[in-house]
Amino acid sequence: MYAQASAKIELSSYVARQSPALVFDGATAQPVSFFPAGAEIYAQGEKAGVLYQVEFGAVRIYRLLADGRRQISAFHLAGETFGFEADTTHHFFAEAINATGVRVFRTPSGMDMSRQILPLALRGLTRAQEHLLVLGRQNAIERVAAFLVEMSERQGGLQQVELAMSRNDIGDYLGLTIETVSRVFTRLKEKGVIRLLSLRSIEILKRDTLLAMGE
Amino acid sequence: MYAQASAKIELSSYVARQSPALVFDGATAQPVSFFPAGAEIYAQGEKAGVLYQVEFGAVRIYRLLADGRRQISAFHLAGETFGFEADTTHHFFAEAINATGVRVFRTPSGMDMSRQILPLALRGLTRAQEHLLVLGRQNAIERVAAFLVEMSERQGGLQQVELAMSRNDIGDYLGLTIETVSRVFTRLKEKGVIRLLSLRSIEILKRDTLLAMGE
DNA sequence: CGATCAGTTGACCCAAATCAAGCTCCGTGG
DNA sequence: CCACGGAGCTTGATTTGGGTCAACTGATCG
Repeated sequence: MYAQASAKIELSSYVARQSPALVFDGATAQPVSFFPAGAEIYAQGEKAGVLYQVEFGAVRIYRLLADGRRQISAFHLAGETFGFEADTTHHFFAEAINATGVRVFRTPSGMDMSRQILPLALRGLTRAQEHLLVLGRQNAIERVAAFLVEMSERQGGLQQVELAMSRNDIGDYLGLTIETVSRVFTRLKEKGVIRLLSLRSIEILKRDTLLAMGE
Repeated sequence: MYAQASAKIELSSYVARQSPALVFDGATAQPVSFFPAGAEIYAQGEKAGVLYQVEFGAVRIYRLLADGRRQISAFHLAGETFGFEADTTHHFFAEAINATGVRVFRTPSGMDMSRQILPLALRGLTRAQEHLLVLGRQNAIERVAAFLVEMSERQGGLQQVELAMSRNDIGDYLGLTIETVSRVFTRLKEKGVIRLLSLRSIEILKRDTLLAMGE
């Protein structure tokens, strides 16, 4: 696990949205660690314990099958906390998507952090369960629509949405191939539902249509 | 929400496995409520608050799309606790699959149950995230294999597995149609991986094969 | 014993995967 | 400043796994 600052870190678009004052009572905060794009933050099977809070950038949480198929179970954006587990082992991988700053919290052994962690765990649980509906019962357009709505809402409901992740990541989050994701984006553009300002920057033109698609 | 004892309750196969001594400290336990097959325990949008512990029977947690598509996000068997939410509202439906007994725990307002609930929430989160991999990246055989392994392990790893739920429920849990579930069961029978003792009772003949399939 | 509901099986179809080119956007170095 | 190279993305042709539709079978229960 390495945490080196990459030569050049693009901050402009990754500034922590609401510099989150959430500092865990009793937990000792380490200085921010930097991870360059693609760097592993922790791996499945590693010992768990510390908590991570995204300062800027974005993180993907995922699992792999033996043959390399990947499922991203969650993205964590600026302000969000991750790294807690049911036992002392990590069950997933965590990687920086872009140049990412992460604040590490060590919880003194014997200290009970339940009160602080429970709401995070519950929100994660609800999100995961809602995502199950998307993966289990929605088609490609519905999945992408749900994804764009989710990203928009997590960025304050603005019509301009910044995607920190590649089409590949989106595919592995939505259970689709990169080609299908690309085709759906094209379809949504043709329908005038969205507009691409750049590859990773999307403007939502017809929010209602998108919402209706994501059901 | 009704909780009437059905005329005749089949207990024999639904006796609580390990009569779970888990009684929440400080929470006041109500007597066991009975729900006949198909009865609603709570609905999406209802006010949340109390916790439920399955005494016998089984419960399905699910969500619906506008057109009726259903995704079951979890099954809860004897001994398991459910009903906690991120806020004061239920985001899912909970229904008794069969005649089911549920112990209700009211938590006195002002009382902090974080310590007791967190491990439950974390295990639920891990399970949900693992299920995301199944729904996002596995094919029909792999899904059914993973399901049978999961059910077996949750019943103590015995080779004989009792399925509390219908093929329809299994389909809505695995993101498959009832026909596909049925066809996969047939294929697994033909391959000699499982044997049906009855429709809802399955014997695992080749555990290793099943494990390898579920990856 | 029918009646009914759950499950199985078969024929056909379609949405998304796969396979295969291209294209676009950048970063790098001449 | 432009040529080059490569990764990321798009588009098209084809295939296929699982969905849909439909008929049948088998269990369960008045």
